[in-house]
Amino acid sequence: MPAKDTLPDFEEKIASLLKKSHLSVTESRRKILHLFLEHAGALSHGDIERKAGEKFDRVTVYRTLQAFVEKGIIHTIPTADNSIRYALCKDDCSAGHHHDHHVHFLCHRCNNTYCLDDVVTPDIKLPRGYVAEQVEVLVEGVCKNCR
Amino acid sequence: MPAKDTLPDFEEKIASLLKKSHLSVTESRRKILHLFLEHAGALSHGDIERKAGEKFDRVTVYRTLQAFVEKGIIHTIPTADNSIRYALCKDDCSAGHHHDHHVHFLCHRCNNTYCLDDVVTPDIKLPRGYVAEQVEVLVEGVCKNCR
DNA sequence: AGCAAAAAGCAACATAGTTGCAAAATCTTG
DNA sequence: CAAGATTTTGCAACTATGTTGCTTTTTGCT
Repeated sequence: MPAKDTLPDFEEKIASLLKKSHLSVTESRRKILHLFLEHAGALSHGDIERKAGEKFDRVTVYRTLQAFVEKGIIHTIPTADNSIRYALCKDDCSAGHHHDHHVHFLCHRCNNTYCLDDVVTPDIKLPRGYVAEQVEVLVEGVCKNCR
Repeated sequence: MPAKDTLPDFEEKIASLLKKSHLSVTESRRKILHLFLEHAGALSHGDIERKAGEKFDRVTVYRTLQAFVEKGIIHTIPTADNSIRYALCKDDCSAGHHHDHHVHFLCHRCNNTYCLDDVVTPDIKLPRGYVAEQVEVLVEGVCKNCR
């Protein structure tokens, strides 16, 4: 085992995730996936650039995130402050088809965004004529850890 | 009556809205409010800059929108594509306290965002420990006019 | 090890948003 | 309605955020 590695499983998980998605295993992809795995909450592009940016070009971070979204490894979470956040998808997300029918929670104290995987988005009764294809729910408040 | 004016009521409504909010009545504010009144859907900063931008400085548009949000004249709608949209508030929004407990609808065809004022956001049952303060619901699909 | 394909890095550019300050418009009050 | 105080605007300069094309490096494969 070469160097510091919080959990040895991470590296294996990362490699298999990338291979399953037909992406070659590169240092930046491993590093960025590692950040997602160890962070729990969602990350914005800026977060990632700050945490890993010393080592990678800005453009690489953009392209990596883009590739991950396309392959269904991460999904985007819209926020009110105009900064998209990204979070790991559950296993049942595949390329192009995201199944993130869960609610997102933004904590006003710690400013973290969490996927509440067990809380499914409710059905919304729309006025006549409107057809819903997808429902995004963002709940804001105070999270479990901040009370 | 000086010039073209789709609906004469607009100018009155605009003036009273601004006065009620303790904002002085200036040309850019009147113009931008006019855009909101005649458009029905929500507008992004870019939309406004394009529609009114010939006449006003970019900075003025930023500051005007910011003032309107602070005073409770308009509210922001988060979108998935990292471009905040703005829409007029109902009358019961006051400075600082937005009461936009309604659902927003983004149409994939015409790319317009509408406030569904009659569709209230549902209660979300959260896991133990989480406290909700606000719920944002964004429904994506096809709108009434695009079918 | 060697080759083709993919990804990273670099530079240059495009767009979006912010700040400080001087000039202009608006509001206020006599 | 004029004059001064106050807001607001426009300008310039700057920072941050994203994008594109191209060359070099890394990866995957045999």
